Amino acid sequence: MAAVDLNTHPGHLARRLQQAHHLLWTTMVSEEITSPQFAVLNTLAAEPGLDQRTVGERVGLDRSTIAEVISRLIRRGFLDKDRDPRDGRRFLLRLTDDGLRAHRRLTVRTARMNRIFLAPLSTEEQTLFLDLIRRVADAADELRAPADHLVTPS
Amino acid sequence: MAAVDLNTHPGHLARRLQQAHHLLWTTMVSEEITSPQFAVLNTLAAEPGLDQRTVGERVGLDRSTIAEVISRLIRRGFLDKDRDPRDGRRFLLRLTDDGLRAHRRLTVRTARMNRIFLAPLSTEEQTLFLDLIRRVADAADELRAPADHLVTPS
DNA sequence: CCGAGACAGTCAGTGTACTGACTACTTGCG
DNA sequence: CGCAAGTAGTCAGTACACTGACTGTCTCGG
Repeated sequence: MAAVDLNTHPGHLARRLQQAHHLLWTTMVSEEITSPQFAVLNTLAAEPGLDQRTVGERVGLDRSTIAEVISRLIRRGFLDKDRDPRDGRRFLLRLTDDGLRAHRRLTVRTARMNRIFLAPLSTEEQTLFLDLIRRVADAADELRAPADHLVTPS
Repeated sequence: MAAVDLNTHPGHLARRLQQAHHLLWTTMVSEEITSPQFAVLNTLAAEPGLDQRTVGERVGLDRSTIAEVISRLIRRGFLDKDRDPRDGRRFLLRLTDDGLRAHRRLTVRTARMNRIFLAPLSTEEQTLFLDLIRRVADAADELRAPADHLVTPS
């Protein structure tokens, strides 16, 4: 007794949402390449030659996790990793031809999957939905890293 | 080039939302007990003596994952696990006194955390937000398990 | 009353995801 | 120039999350 209804807990619902997405992804997009892996390919398609840390920042993954994701993508031949000649700490990343092809192929399927995933909502609700999630996620991020980009302390 | 804006991808946003939640949880609720673990405690507080599979169903975790979560809770003394005398396949689970205390303590903190997590949204937006997530997640679940509970095939 | 199919739980394998400790390289300041 | 502080990446440890293969138990029909 004295138990709570988990369906009023955003954290619980967020987890369920991600599981639902994972299910649709593996059946409709790819069993080989995961959604975070696609995010990495996508980022490097837009900006080739980024270093590991920056890619992680773009897709929202910490140093350790992005390292693992990238090493898997390299193992499968989708990515190349070369030491930055100008800064020996960095590795520069770029897509291989295979990686580029995979990205193109998955882009199409991902769009289709997103449509079906959001199908239970009306068009206005879909836009609102994405906006609400973004606002909540961004606000929580601010708590970690105080918003220097808005109010630089004088 | 030809890259997509990840901020229009519900899957990407769902992941970011969960990360944001995880951050708030560990700082505001507990570093020891995770959100899925709390969900299990909560379920057993409401319905003591459930078996493992059913608990997993209630909190939305598959057999393998729920087994690990439960074994961690047992290791820490929050749960007891006894063979069902009436069905030798099942284990019946119930909270220990420690588990009950932990659940009570975390319930308070979780409520506080949820308020802060949702603070960027107005009250109406909060209700809407939870409702939208639930609808999307439920719909995707239906794709896995055809809705027997609505239309039983004649 | 016995055997086939269903069902609960375990185990191995893969893939996020985080923290905290460590290494190696760079940069800027004295 | 030379070292301290900062930064990029690695590594170990923990926890969730899924699939698919396997073990042990139960149940129902013949």
